[in-house]
Amino acid sequence: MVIINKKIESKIKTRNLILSKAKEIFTNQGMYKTSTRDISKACGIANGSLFLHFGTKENLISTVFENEIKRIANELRSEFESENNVEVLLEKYLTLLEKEENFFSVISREFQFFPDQLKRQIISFETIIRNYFYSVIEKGIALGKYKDINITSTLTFLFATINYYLYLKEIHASDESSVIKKKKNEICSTFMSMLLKEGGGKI
Amino acid sequence: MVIINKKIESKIKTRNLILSKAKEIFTNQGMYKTSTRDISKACGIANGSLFLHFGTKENLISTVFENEIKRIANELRSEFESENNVEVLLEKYLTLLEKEENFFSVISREFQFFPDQLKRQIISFETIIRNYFYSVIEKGIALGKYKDINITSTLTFLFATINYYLYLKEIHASDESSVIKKKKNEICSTFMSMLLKEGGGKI
Amino acid sequence: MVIINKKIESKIKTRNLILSKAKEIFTNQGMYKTSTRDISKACGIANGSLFLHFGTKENLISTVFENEIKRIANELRSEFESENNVEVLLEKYLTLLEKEENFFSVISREFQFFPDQLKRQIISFETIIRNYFYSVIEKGIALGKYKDINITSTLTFLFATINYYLYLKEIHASDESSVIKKKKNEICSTFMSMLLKEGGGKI
Amino acid sequence: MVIINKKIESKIKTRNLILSKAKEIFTNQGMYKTSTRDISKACGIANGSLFLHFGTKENLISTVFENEIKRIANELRSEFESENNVEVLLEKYLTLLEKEENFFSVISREFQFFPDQLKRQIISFETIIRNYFYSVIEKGIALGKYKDINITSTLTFLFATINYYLYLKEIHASDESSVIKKKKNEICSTFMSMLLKEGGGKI
DNA sequence: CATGAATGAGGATTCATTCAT
DNA sequence: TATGAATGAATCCTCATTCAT
Repeated sequence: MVIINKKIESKIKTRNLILSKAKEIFTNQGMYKTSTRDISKACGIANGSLFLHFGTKENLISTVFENEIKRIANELRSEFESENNVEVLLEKYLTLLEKEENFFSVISREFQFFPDQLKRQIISFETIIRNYFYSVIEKGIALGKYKDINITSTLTFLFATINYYLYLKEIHASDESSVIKKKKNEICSTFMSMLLKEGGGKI
Repeated sequence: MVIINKKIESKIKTRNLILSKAKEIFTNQGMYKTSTRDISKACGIANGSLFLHFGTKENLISTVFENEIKRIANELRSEFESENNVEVLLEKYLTLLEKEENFFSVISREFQFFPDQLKRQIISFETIIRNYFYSVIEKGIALGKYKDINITSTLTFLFATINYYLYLKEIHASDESSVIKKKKNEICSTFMSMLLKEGGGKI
Repeated sequence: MVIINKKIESKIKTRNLILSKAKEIFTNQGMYKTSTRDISKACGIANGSLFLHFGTKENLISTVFENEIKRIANELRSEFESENNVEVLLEKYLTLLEKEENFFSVISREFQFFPDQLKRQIISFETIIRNYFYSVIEKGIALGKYKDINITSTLTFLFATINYYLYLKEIHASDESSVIKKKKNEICSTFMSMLLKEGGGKI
Repeated sequence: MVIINKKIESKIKTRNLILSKAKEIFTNQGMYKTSTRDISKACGIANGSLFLHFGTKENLISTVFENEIKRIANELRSEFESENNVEVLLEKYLTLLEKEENFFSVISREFQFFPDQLKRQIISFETIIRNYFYSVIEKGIALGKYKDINITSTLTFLFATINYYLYLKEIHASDESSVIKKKKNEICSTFMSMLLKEGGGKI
């Protein structure tokens, strides 16, 4: 049993090493430019070991990104669930993105090349976030706090804009600083102006 | 001299043939999946000729997309210059995108892989369009027609959303139909609601 | 000592499990397409255990096939020894092949890839069978029952033909049925016509 | 035109070089153990060039073997067509096989791994040869020269035996000499004894 | 004795680019 | 100028075998 535990431990260790290095490299240069050898070298393991753990490059990609997304989804659940203020919610979301900006930037740029299941996972993740916003806004409208807008369309504008900046991170934040940090205020204020009744925002 | 002219003529002819076929193929399947051989075959010329005219694949890509963008920029100038109504302008722009949807969809998806100069060109193109919108909106605000919004931010939301749909064309218009056609009304009405004063749109 | 016996017992058990599963898989898909992992998985044991018992894949192959061949050789000894009628002997032999057709078909197809010792073993097996035929035919000739043929050459023709059909099993019995069953009569009658004096067979 | 000719010439030259070296290597060690790199190295060309000419390894194999088979089929046509004596025909056939023994030996051993089309080609080749024998034997039977045997079955015995020796060449002619040469007489005389009426052969 | 994670050489194939003709 | 044959680095993946536990 001790032996088995050591083996399992070792396997998990390597697996996690691969996942972590792969995430690091994918986050830095995207999955498209990354070869399996790049990853195995970075891990200091044989190239074949990678396939022992993940079967195909595609599967490694899926696992790396799905893991990260799940982790982040868990992280935000508790924080988002109880939030009833749209502006705070948005700020929280942007703070999260800022923290994992390179990761989300890669997702944004390489989405099209991902395996289908991963695509669905990512869309599903975004849908969950959108739903938090949806219900808070819905309540706000019911309370007469916000204009009677088409929530879905408005959220599309919001999420599209966030993606836009993530996709173009290199251009909008050519230094290595955070594009989200830079654009946070703009995104927030523009979005809020879509919600708030006139006279509410500016006097 | 006649002979030289013939040679030059022939050279230009071949060059144009390559550009036209390359545009066609890039538009259909993107530049990333297209090999130089695909293009030379479609042109009925030798693979080497392609490099005689354009040096590298990258340069061919740049030339193809720059040409197209210039062409479209010219096309829209006359039509956009005189336009003073934002809604009509937006409709005209979306109609243009619809007409060249596959082309713009490819740009949207493969932007990150483009050579830097081409990136700049594309951004510059978008800037020109934005400027048309900017001045018309500016006038509208001055006339009290529109809210006193941050024009740049509002336009970013608009262009981001358009890009969002172009990038995800396959998902949002899984059949081969136009995604812009499908989302036109939504984009227009949401954007106009950002501009128009309350009570203007709905009573 | 009881413990030691248990260990030995367990070892033999595992060894036999491997042999039995390996035979099954080799018989179905040949040894060439079978990886050691296929076998260890089928056994529910660790991949390394296989090498503990057999050292190399090649040695496993040898052992599996040698065992089978010995088993079959034993099986037929009693039945063949007492047989004095060539036709009955041939029918018995073909019935045996039919029963183990997939196994012999694999031998026929993959003979060239076998380790040398196994090759010798297989040849030796065939030689034993040939010897049964040889002595029966020899007696038949002595009794004037058969033509005074070159027995060895005649037997080569017989065994070559049987191999021919086993090798081409898929072509001559494209369904999953037995090729030997299908060709039994042809083989028998042609072979007997090589032995029997004219007028003996047909009148 | 001169240029084009040189190019075509050069291409054909390389193509033929590949075909010839590939045939040589395949003939010596079989196609299964031969990597594409073995061939390109032997040719002194880049590995990629091989795929320029033949697309896939499988296609190279097919081309090599089909070419050889066609060549041999042509070679024998004139010689076989006019032949009315079975014994001479068989001797001619065996002489041909002897000349190309390694090649036919590889076919015999690796038949099962060949692409389907090549399999059909090989079968078709053998069928052509069988047909020459068939008609000559048929005539011989009609003339009362040969016994009234089942020609097809008899020929199967013959061709099976030839294959048997080719497949087992290494065993039956362990030195590098020709197995066909060694077994020619045996094959001939046994086969003829299947055809000839009693009293015809031995007195 | 058994385990199973790790190894790493090896294989087929692609494609932008070069250069002799 | 045009050709197109040739290049060769790069890529993903397989599998018999080893060895620390």
